[in-house]
Amino acid sequence: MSAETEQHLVLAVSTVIFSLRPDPETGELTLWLPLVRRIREPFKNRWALPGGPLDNAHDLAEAANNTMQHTTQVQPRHLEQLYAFGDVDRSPEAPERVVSIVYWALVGQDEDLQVVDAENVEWHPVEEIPGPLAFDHDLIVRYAVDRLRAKVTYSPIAHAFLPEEFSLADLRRVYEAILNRALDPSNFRRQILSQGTVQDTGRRMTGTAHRPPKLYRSAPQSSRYALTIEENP
Amino acid sequence: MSAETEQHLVLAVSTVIFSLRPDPETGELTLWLPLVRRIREPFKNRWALPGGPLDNAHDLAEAANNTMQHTTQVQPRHLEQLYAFGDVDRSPEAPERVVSIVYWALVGQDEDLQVVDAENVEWHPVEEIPGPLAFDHDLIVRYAVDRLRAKVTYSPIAHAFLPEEFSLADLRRVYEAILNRALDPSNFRRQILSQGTVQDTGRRMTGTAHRPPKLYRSAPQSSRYALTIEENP
DNA sequence: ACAAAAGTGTTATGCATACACCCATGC
DNA sequence: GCATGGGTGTATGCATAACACTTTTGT
Repeated sequence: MSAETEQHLVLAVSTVIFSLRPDPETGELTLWLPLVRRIREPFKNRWALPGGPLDNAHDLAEAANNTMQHTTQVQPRHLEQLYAFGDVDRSPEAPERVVSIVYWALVGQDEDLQVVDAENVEWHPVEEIPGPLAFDHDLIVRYAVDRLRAKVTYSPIAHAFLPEEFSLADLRRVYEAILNRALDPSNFRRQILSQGTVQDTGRRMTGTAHRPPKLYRSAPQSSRYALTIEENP
Repeated sequence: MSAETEQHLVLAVSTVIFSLRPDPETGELTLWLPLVRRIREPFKNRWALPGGPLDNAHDLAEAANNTMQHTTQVQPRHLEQLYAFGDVDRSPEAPERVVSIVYWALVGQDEDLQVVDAENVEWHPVEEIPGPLAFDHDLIVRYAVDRLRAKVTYSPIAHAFLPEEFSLADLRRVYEAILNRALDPSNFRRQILSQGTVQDTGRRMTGTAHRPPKLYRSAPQSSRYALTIEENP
């Protein structure tokens, strides 16, 4: 009656890891994510999300965290379950049925940039994914981007992309990169300040070309749950 | 390297099934859900969510659907993935690690009331769950209720509780039952009508004690996805 | 002085809320 | 007629958006 004898399936955990990097051409900040080139069948040589079979010793989120370590050598600033994908025919070329529990994560701008990528890992802008990806990973990436865009509008996760202290213009550029549209600086300022999600450090950024902006830090969260459960409309 | 030899875990699908029923004392419409009394260890004799191990031949949502059939003999009007629960220690008394992918579902008021429950199945008001439930099912129920309450405010899922044609007062009572608070009838009316989620049938309800209300039906949806991915703030 | 970004103030608009009021039906 | 729920109209407050304007720095 156990899974070993009856289910014949693999439970895997994959993670969509987001980072902000400047576009190599325009220089504008955009969303990027790491993909791993598969070295085995099925989908050999295709790009895929980082991940692997669930180790029995780890929680689901731990597994996602470990995947991040192996792929990017950095800790996520935000980690959240996205969805469980398990249709019978989602990996027709695989020898066994694969059920994937997918997480998405944010890594900070500062940490991320000075890190050497692992073997077979390459970062790509989310708008230029070298598809088709392995399995149903194109679909998963789309879901993850949508979730991120939806969540940034009502949750202070954007802070996860920034260092400890930041200006409101920094924060606004993060929002603009995620949402892919310009935001009015003055209204953005008011919105953020009225939310109470940032605290004035009392200090200002030095060495700027013009008027030095105030520095803020993100305010401690008052989350209702230890876990986070999320959605896309 | 396969899951059978290394993972030693069971992948289960459980479903939180919601229905609206009048409170036996006050007569007010409230949220109910069915629980199954466990007849085996672990957690023998405790109440648990309906569900079971994932059959290899079925998609995840299909498995949730089948669970509903066995438990309530009716089709869900709405079925949506809630979350995957898979911490290593979430079922310490079980012989193997269990990862549960949990769905939640809505069944209509009309269908539901005339149905005989299966063996060991009993419906309970969500505010009077006979806890503690088996495994971490108390937590899961809380998440599901929160998700339902959040989603009803920005999505027309409440229609799923009603028959084909209904008055706006019927719909309002559904909202009030889910949210557990009174809503202003006139503002509720305007909100619903402005959303365009209901269509006037041109007919009126007959046999009412007072002025006969107009009858509406729910408008066809324009959903962005075949699948639904959701969240709790 | 000037350019550029930081930061403030003002107004218009739309939406949610509260609530006064009229309508239509059974009794 | 009258009680009751169905249904309409209207004023108020609040959040958002648009944008004019002032402030502060480096060059």
